[in-house]
Amino acid sequence: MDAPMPDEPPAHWKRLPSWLLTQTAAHAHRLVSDTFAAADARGYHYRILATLDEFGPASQADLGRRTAIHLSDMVGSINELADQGLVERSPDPSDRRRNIISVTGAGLRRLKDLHAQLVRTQDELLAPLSKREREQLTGLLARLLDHHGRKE
Amino acid sequence: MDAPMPDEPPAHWKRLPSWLLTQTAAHAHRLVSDTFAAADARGYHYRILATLDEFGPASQADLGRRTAIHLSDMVGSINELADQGLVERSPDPSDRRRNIISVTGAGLRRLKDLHAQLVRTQDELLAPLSKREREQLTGLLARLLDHHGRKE
DNA sequence: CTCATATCAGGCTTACTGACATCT
DNA sequence: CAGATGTCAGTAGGCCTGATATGA
Repeated sequence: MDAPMPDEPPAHWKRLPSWLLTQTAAHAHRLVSDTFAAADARGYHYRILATLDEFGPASQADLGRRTAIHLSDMVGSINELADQGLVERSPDPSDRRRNIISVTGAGLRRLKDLHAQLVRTQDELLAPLSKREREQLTGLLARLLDHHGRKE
Repeated sequence: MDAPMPDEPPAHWKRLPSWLLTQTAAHAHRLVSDTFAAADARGYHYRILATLDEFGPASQADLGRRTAIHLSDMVGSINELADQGLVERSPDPSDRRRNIISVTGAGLRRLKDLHAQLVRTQDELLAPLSKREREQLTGLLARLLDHHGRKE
């Protein structure tokens, strides 16, 4: 997929960190979203379900903050999940602006399924790296993310 | 931008390699494309100019293979670059199907400019890492990319 | 005939922007 | 009044599918 030309050295810019990063991420993203697509789900769905499971029912705004999903995208995703009976929307009695979103039993089962496949995908993604190298990589990435996340 | 909630631990899935990778890449992509956008350019433009500079004039099909840009997207990008006088399209006398694309002087100047900014962006991206850690990171990423690139 | 080239028209995705009515 | 919430419409870049016309 990335083969330059028959027996030709790759372009210089293919050694730039930003290129390596975005391309590797593209592969990772493809692996993950293919996995999800096979289960008729998307990344947003998994993030929402997992976050509800971990932190409990929440308003769409809170969910948006925890999942790093835009409020405007939240609406559609919740609709899709609700249509499949994986989450439920109920009004917040203490604040009539809000919907309280909660997972259903079917949602939890779906989450378990998606999670299992996701874990398997991590292994496929990191296949060529040793355990130690995997930790190195995640450590470095986490530091980058942390650095750029703090200042905004 | 990634702040979960006021004083709340991040969700478990935010430690997954695929998440760290795609999010870091998203930051990188934003940094890079902002840089390019400020110069009224896009990633495709840089890739094309740099590849022409490095390997010389080529047909659009060859360019597509070297830059990993789809032929269908090639057309529009070349149009944009040609409109700005950065590249030139001329017919290939030995094969009338082909256009031969070549960089102009203005194109080379633009490339130099974009490249300088791109290098600066790499530094911003990797700011929290030492020189040694940067090499570790790029080494690991390159191995992942290589691994996943070979088998298809 | 098959294959390569160039073009055009469109889809899909994640992220984001802006507008809006509603409620606190 | 400012500010938060939910909704809807639309944008943009990168990647991709398909159909087509032309020429090797």
